[in-house]
Amino acid sequence: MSRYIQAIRGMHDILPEAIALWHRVEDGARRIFASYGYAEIRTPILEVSELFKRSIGEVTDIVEKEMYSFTDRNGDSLSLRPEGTASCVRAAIEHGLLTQPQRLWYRGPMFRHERPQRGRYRQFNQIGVEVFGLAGPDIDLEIILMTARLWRELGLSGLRLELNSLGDTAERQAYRERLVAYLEGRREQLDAESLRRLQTNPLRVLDSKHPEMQEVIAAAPSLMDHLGAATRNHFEQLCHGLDRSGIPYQLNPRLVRGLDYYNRTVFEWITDDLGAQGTVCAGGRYDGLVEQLGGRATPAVGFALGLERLVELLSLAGHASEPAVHAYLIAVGEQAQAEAPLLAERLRDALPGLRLLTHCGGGSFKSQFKRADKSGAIDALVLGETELERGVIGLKPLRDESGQRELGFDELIELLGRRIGATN
RNA sequence: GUGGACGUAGCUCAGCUGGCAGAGCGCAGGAUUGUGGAUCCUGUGGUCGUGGGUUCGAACCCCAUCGUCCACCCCA
Repeated sequence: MSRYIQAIRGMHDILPEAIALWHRVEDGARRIFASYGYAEIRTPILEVSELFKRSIGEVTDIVEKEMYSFTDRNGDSLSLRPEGTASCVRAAIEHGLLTQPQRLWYRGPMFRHERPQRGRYRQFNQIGVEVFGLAGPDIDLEIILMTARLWRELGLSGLRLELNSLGDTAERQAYRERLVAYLEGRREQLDAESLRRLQTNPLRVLDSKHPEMQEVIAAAPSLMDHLGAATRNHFEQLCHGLDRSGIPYQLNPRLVRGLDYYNRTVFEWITDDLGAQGTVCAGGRYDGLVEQLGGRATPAVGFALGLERLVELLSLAGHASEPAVHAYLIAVGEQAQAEAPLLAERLRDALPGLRLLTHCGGGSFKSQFKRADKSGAIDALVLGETELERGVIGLKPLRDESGQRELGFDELIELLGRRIGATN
């Protein structure tokens, strides 16, 4: 136990030096979702536990052992949300949003009590999209194209798209029975983990990484062979659309999402650069969920992306960010220090895009210039006795050797405006 | 929840067989009393994660505990 109080295990501070990358992802997503006409929705991070049990599934790991649940003062069981879809569906039903198609997105922290490791945290941030009331492959294609556009916007190139269809509820159920029968017949070949999955979520046996399981898995009946004509057609149309859009993808018949509510189309964007937690974005259809939660039957698709993972990818790629500060105002002498805040306000009035840091705390020219340099500012603005007497402001470029100038206020505005324009 | 590695200065780390707690970077000041960065000088830095045990003596060995990382599992 440390002497100091520390952040809770698996929950991390995001420090100022990392924030620029977060903004890049968040702003990029916001801009792109807007360009497809998606509207933001914000829901509470706390819900009644029942909501997650009924949507994610009683016997999933998330609900069984990963939820932060507690009893509140009224005796109700509440849980910090482990994912965003359930809340969105709840809100859509509650506010009668389902009378027409809805394209929604959200962002925020999610909570799962797992053992932390790279790319996996107990509090983590997701941005997600949920679309209600559209049943066709066209909307599946739209949201995948939207994610692909986001990667392009962010400059991420190493992601691969994997795709599968789980069938509709009945097809999935039928296949599940076939698969269980097959696996039961080979019990002695299954490892302990797969035996457990056989009980809880048989489809996930197909997902096993165990080397000795691969042969059993390869010989298992294929989900694709159990799809009905309608489902197959839906999936083929989606693939066709992706082909025409030039988005490369891989069919992965073993791609099975862990949450119970998925059906038909499922997809994942995966990277090899983050170790074991390589899924950066995942989603699919959940046509039965709205009805299951008491709304009228409504088809739905969505996905969620993991912000921590994307930010780490960007940080590995070493993307440079624009300067946090354009200019640093230095003031030496009593009179100049009194004048500086007023000058700074006038500058901000004149140049709304200007990021200007004003030196506080006094000190010599030398120490103030040191601060100016460390702030990362492009220019130092200098106000001393000499400048006051002459009615000018000094501008000294800190990142090039073009030399210090003395400028009147209007000249300064003009020059600064040009200089910050070049960096934005 | 399971397994493994690791916790020493703000950061990255060294510290031999148990014998004075170290380096680089950073930070502060100076060389330069109106000018940052490069260089040089000086200074600041520590409950060796925490608690217990063994020992004349523990950063080092033992036990426990907390944390971090990696993998399993799970998943974004």
